[in-house]
Amino acid sequence: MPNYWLFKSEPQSYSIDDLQRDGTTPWSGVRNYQARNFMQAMSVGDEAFFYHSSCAVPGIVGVCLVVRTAYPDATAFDSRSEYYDPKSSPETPRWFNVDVKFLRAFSDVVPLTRLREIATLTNMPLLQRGQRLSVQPVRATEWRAILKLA
DNA sequence: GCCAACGTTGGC
DNA sequence: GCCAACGTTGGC
Repeated sequence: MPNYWLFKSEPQSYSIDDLQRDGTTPWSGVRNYQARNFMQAMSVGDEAFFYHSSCAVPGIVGVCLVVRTAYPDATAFDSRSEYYDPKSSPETPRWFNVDVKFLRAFSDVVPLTRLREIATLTNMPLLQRGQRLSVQPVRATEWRAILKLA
């Protein structure tokens, strides 16, 4: 059985359309320990929702697939990258990323406001006040309920 | 180890 | 643009 997850991204930075174009991409740039730990817990075959944040209609816009387990995030080693972290080195990497592959873009975004209306989803981390995790787990019941909305 | 200051996230 | 919430930093 696969596990389910959710990845947030600002579409102006990297959108579901960008992932569709690229096919597969490293989910690099995550600089939060809890989010990193979730990526390290992922297996090949896990599926994830793609969430657009900080945009006109925040919400879930599609589905992607984990195709490579966590490995050191190369952007942390690159002093020219906006994600550079001098405390991370190839010898003792601090940040990791998985690779994700595009699976599907919903014909319509499932807006955050719609998610808040669904009783099954009330315990999702995504919907909790003040939570900001950019990578988070999704329960199988929640996964199915959201697919029905899409 | 405490905690104030600061920076970031992200909905609205 | 506002601002609440939260994580991180660094002085002590």
